[in-house]
Amino acid sequence: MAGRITAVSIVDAIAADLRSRIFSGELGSGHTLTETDVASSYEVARPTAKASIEKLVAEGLLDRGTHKTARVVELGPDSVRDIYLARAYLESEVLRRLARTRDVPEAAVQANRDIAALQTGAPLDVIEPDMRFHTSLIDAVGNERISRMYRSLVGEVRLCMVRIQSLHLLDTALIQAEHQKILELIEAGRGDAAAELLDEHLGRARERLVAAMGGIAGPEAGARSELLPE
Amino acid sequence: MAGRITAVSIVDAIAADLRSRIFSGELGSGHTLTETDVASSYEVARPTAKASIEKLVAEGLLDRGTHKTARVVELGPDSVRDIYLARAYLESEVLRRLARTRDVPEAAVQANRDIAALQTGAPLDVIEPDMRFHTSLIDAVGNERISRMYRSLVGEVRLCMVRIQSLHLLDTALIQAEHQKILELIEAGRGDAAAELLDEHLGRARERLVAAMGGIAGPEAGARSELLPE
DNA sequence: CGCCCTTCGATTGTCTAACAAGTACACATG
DNA sequence: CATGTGTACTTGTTAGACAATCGAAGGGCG
Repeated sequence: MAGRITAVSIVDAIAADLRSRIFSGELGSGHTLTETDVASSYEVARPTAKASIEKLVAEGLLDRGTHKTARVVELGPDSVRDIYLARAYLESEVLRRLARTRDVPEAAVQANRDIAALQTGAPLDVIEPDMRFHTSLIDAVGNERISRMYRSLVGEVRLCMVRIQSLHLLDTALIQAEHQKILELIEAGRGDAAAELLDEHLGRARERLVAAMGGIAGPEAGARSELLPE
Repeated sequence: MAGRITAVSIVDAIAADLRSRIFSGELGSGHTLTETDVASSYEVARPTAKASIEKLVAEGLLDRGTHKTARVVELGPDSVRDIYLARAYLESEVLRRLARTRDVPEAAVQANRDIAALQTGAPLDVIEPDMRFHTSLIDAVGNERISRMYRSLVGEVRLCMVRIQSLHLLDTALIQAEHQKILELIEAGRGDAAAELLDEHLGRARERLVAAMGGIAGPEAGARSELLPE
């Protein structure tokens, strides 16, 4: 298998590019995306741009009402709590299940090694391997629905992350150590303990996000900063 | 609030109609839906029909690859296990949470009353209040993400149901009694017991579905019956 | 006679152009 | 100041068209 080729449609390609631009922070919360703008900037027809936008709306990354311009969703503290609670629901059950068969997924081990390796560099770099750690745990149970649901949450989590410029809030070493401990608990068959530690792990991250969002910027900060360049 | 007015777009209206036709069994598993067919039968333009189809694909009710006609998804025993496991993950955590505050949602009580009331009539009639019972429990925690995820599962559950013509497999009285017991356990604050009973409740339903699907018809039965009218 | 290749119909992906309908904001009016 | 009007911008929907692709039918060849 020599690097599986994938012919993505134009709609998918544009959606993917917009998504990565949202995750990179280039398109911040509240940023508006009109169909014509997207169409002209990618040099495609408006229906194509429209379809891309609707794809991201379905993913929960964009928000829009009928006859209104789409905009990058603005997540408030309440949304963060919802998202992290949903994560905890899914992931703690997954940990219990993995512990029952003492199945430590290799991909998760590798992801955590990657986190340990990058202790220098930009703080944003920890996001990708961190997400990969958690998703590989989820994927390990081989339940397509659960993986799909978790992935939609991951998208929103990343949206939270870019809202917080000051990502030095995240203690890379602590994250890595807790991941390691979770893996060890799975291997020891102690599912309940693993789930409990995960709850702490996610709970701490959530509270830091909420505190940072509440203290530094309200949910409408993105829209406000959008007014300046005009 | 006098009956909130909602102006649905044509795309949404068609998607809703197709969805109900799928749930009613009129469009069985494997049934093909070409864009032109949908467009002409609803007398709309093809792009409109296309958008409706893509909406249902995103919901997981239809399945299609690039350049291939959409068809109603065919769920095998493995999918049923995945779906019911995912349901159990979400719902058991929700029960624990509701029990913590001893919060018995009125909507769930009403739904179970409705089940008790219809002990006569067609076996399909139990599906709607049964689903309503479970979704009102989920909605009671007020977490938009979890509600959204559960709703996508409910769609697939209903898809399972219509595959099983012989719904007399379902014992209405038993369902109603177990629901009642779950509500009582929530009120008593015994979350773990409620979650355990729910696991049994869902597990039994799942095993009956799997047995019925495996014994009566394989995953490709829908496609086979599709050949006959030709 | 069976298999491979070509061809063709059907279907989807995408585009252009256009009109209808709705929203938002500025403006004028009372 | 509140209200209504109007205009510009944006989206919803349609029509028709062409290219690309898939699936199957048919013909040529071993």
